[in-house]
Amino acid sequence: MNLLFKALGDPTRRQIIELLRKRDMTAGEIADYFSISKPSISHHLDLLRQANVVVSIKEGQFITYSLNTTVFDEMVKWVLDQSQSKKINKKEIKTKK
Amino acid sequence: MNLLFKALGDPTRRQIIELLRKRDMTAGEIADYFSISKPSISHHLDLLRQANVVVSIKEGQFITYSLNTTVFDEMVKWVLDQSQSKKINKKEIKTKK
DNA sequence: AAATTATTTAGATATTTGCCTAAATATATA
DNA sequence: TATATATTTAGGCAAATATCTAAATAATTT
Repeated sequence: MNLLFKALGDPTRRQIIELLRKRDMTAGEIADYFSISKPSISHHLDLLRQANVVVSIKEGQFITYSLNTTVFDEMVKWVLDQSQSKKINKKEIKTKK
Repeated sequence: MNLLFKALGDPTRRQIIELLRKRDMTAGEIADYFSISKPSISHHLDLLRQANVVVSIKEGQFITYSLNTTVFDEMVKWVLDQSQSKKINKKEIKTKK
């Protein structure tokens, strides 16, 4: 869960996710959408892969990246879990006496 | 959304959230659960507050922190959104020719 | 009012992160 | 096989982050 939050905590990486929502892309295609260097994008893709947000498949000299939506399902579970227990255990907020 | 992901991208801050799921706590109570200094915890609480994950209320010389669950609802929306569009636009993964 | 308690603010330091260029690897093409 | 193309790996630097101790602020107690 830590790698996942770290991965999503960067605007460039979230933009990459937005791109991959539309269609699978090669590393080079993705890099063309940004003004930062290809090695930097490669590094971002690596972090997304480590966090299991994307999957890569080598096709000849290209490497195609695609979203792994499974990881989002798990995240929804985690987030919902955080917001629910509160309703049961919420302690009254005292007004200043 | 960036502050929120950044806030959740630290293990200590996620542990603080876990504590506040059980009950509201003062800064000092929270700090007692960790081996890091009170000023560091204070800083983590500040980041959680900036990300709107927690709310603080001053009660005399104490400051009580509690979870703001609203922000999680928004996050669930964001995450669900990411995982859904894919189903519509998913491009077939080519097998290596 | 002086001392104690709870918390934050300030300033310093170490680690992590994001970026770059240059070099390495791997595949495709002439 | 030499060259071009696609991508990653390596190494370095600057900015951001997490931590610490000391000092400041604010409320409570003696």
